[in-house]
Order: sequence, then C-alpha cells, then structure tokens
Amino acid sequence: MRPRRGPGGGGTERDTSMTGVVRTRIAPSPTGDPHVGTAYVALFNYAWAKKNGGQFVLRIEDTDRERSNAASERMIFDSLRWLGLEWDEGPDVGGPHGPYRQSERSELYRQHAELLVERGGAYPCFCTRERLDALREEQRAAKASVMGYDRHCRALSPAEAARRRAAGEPHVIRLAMPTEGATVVRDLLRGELSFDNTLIDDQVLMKSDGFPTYHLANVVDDRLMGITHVIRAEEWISSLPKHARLYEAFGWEEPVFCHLPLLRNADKSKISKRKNPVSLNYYRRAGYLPEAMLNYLALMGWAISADRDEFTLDEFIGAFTLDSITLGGPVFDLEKLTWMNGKYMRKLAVPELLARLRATVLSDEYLLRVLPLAHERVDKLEDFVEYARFFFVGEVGYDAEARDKLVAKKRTPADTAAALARLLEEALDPLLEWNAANLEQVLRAFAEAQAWKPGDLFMPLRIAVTGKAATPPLFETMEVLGREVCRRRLRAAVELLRSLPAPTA
RNA sequence: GGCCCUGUCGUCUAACGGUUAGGACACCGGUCUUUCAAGCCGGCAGCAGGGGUUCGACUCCCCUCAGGGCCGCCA
Repeated sequence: MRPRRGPGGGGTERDTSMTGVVRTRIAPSPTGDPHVGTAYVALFNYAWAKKNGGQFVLRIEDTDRERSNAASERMIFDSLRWLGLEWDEGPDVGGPHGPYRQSERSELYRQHAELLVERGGAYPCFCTRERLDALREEQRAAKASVMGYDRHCRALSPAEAARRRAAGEPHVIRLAMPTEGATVVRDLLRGELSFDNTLIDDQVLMKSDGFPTYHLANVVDDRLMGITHVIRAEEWISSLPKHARLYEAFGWEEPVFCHLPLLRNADKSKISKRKNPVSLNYYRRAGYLPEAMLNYLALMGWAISADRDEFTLDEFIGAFTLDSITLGGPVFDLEKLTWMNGKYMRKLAVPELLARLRATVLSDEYLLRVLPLAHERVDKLEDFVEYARFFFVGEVGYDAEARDKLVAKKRTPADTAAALARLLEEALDPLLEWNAANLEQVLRAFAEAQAWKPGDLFMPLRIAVTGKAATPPLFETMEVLGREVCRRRLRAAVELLRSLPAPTA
C-alpha cells in the first residue's frame, strides 16, 4: 500500500519507508539551558543512526513562542557539538528536508490541520481559557477520574464552526479522538501498549496564536523528514495514542517508537535541577570530558558486556542495539560519572591534558574576562592566583570573616537561606541572558520586592558565589563565573546556612 | 484520583529455564609508596512479596506491593 500524499501535493513529502534508510532525530525545545536528558536521548538516536549508516537530524521545536529563545538554541548547538554528537541535518547545516526550525514551518502545520478538519479528524474549538480553567478546576474539585477537555465544541456543526471561524472568532483546532474502543501502539521495548480511547481527551493541535502544539508538529515533521525511528523519553508514552491517531488520520504509516527510560534523581523522581546539575553547561564548565560524559550516559540503560563499562563512542555504536536497552529508570550518579571522568583524565598524555585545560578553565578567552576584574586589585603577579582563586575552582570554602558575613545583617541564618533560595529560583533561574546588567536589574528588583536593603542581600550573595567578603564588583563577577557556577555555589551556601544553629537571643 | 510504564546489591548493570546470581561506583580492609592520589588484591551487599506453569525459575503467567511518568492553547 502506498502512503497517501500530504496536502497541497507539494514536493515536500518524502517516502523513505521503502529505502531501508534509518533516520533518527533529536528534537529539543530551546527553552533554558541545554539539558543532560537531551544529550542522553541524542546519544542513543545518534548511535542508532550511525550504526545503520543512516542520518541523525537535529530539529528545533520552538513552537512555544513565550519560552523559546535564540540563546538557548545556540547553547543546544554548542553542547551537542561539544559532546561530538554532530547532526547530518539541522537548522544551521541545512539539509533536504528543511527548514529544521518549527517556527519556520507554520504553513505546513496549518495545511495539515486544515486537511484533518476537512476529513473530520479534527475540529475548531472556541472555548475560552476561562471556561477551560473552570472546567479543570471543577474536575479537580470533584476528584473526577477522567480529566481533560469535555469535547464541548465537537458538537458544533461543521457549517456553524466554519461560520464562526470566518467571522474571526479566536479558536484552536483539536484532534477528534475516537470515543470508543482502544488504541494499540507498539513500543519497540515494551511491546503493545493499549489505551482506552474514552480516557483520552481531544488534544489541541493548533493554538490560537496559529502555532502548532508539539503533538501535531512532531508527527508532521517526523513524517515529512522521513524519520524512521522515534527514540524519545518515556514521559511521552501517555501521549502516544494521540500521535498514533494522528498517523492514522493522515493515512501515514507509523515510525518505530522506542521510549527510553527517564534519567532519575537519587530519590527516583525525574531528574531535575533542584536535585542535580542538569545543564550541560555545568558539566562543561566543571571540566568533565565529553568522551567520559558520553560513556557514562551510554551506561544508563545499556551495557556493552557483563564485565566492562569503559568504551569509546565508536565501540558503543558498534555494539549498540535498540532492543538491548534496560527499562528501569536509571539514577544519574554524579559520583560514578566523576570516577569515570577521572579514568579518562588519567589516560590523557600530559600535552593533551594541557590542551584540554587551555581549551577550558585556562583558555585565553576566559582569562581575558577574569583579568580585568583582578587587574587593579593585585600588586604582584604572584598574588593573582590567590586573589582570583574562586574563578577557577568548583566549590568554594569560606574563611572566618566570610562565614560570619554569610548571614545577612540583622537576619537569622534561616532567613538568609530562604532569601538566597528564593533569589535563585525566582530571580536567577528565569533570567534569560546572564550578564551583569541583567543581573543587577533582577537582583535589585528582588531585594526591593523582598523589602531587603540591597546591601544586606548582596553581601551574603557575594560570599556565597565567591567565598570571600572582598571581591570585584558582584554583578561583573557573577557574569564571568556564569550561571552554572553561581547556581551551584548558591545551593551550597543555602545548605550551609540551613545547617547553622538559630541565634540564641 | 484515573490511565500508563517499571521493579536483580545503596547506585549503574550482567543473566535471556539449569551459574557458588557476574562486573562497576560507593564503602571497608590490605598492598605499593617520602605524602596524597592512582594502581593492584580482597571484603561487605541483591533476585520486592505471594501464587501458579515447569523435572527445574531472577528469567514465563497472574495478583499484591512499591517507585515513576502523564493528565496544559509546555515540550
């Protein structure tokens, strides 16, 4: 059976099902820092493509206009390249199935959504946000077993719906799920997964801003880009039936689905920045070697043999098979990663070690940023290393004076800890561009909002991020230290403050 | 709460009906060494529980329990 043509009859659709070529993709959303989970999934996709002589595609899923940003996209490119997971097709390298940025493919999604509406596989929904919020609230309050959209607008006649659309009424397009029976989808690792259709709500496909949701964009793009194996994280399993329904509604053959286990915190919850460093920038700054990182990640759910855990990327590709992945959610163990990194470090010849240092912590680029801040504050060259120590180490300790001033003036350790924790979460984490001007702005605003004198807040902050009471200007210093280092040290400071006894008087 | 996924040492994993259940991290000893690491040697530690199937179950089936994910006009 031949797959049906897509809408418009344009030449964009390619059928690779008969060619036997393996095509995989990593499809990160450019919101925030490049995530270790992205690297994990990318590695397995990369390996599978390479093993089969196929292509590995990078697609940017930036359909969330609120949160997507260019800085984040750049960091994704940098991080994946740092790891050596080069893509064959992507936004920056091009390729025959572009564009590879979803925000540049709007017309494609619109066409496909329209096609579905014509066929009755999707329908316009005019429900307001208020109504949906109220509905959700109601369901929550009633402890309803089935949550989700109540299909209110599905009852509208096509003519009525078309009239209201023509009148310019704001709306979304929703997928019309079957209202009975079950959807069965095959996962390569888990076999047949069955979902009761009555329990699946009518997912939004096109948002009212004209952008698609993940569900539509992902299915359309995987199809048009000829992706043969959708290897992604387990968290997507629950939306699998919606995706399967989309393939069916379009008349397309499904790709192979393979859901990888989720990386976990020590308490087994989905890995998160509150409990683990999750930014690839962190690992790069801390001086983990990319080859060690890849090796360690490959160990999450896979083993090359019973008594070996060190191997190269090429060896991984050679021995890897998708069906040999283990399903238990692996705890991401920094300690073992660090051990493995040590192994790789020791294997390096000294000139190579020097090269690595010169490329990272001791790069001219970095030194050129640190030097201006230390310049006028040292009198002899030999004082430099001592003075600028905190620019080069991981964790910092506090001397007596610093420890003393880590607790804000006229505040308790607990209050200071709470303030720094909030500061991190509410001011620093959401900050898009990490630079001195922005830092000053959000930090001053935060102090004001918390009714703290700026100075009272900035000293504990200074000590937390540098370990010292006397440093170069705080905001410039934080800019150079970078988000990762500041976040890590702030967390350590908060922990220390929490362990400090409350003042007796 | 509903649906779905998962379940071997504390952690990452090997085993694919027959093994004293193997390796690695961590931890604890020993060894080497001017010190500290690294290295080497050794030790501690596990099949979630209960039913089946089978001559025989970590391996297959069922139930229970436990953990996790999802339930957004986020991905």
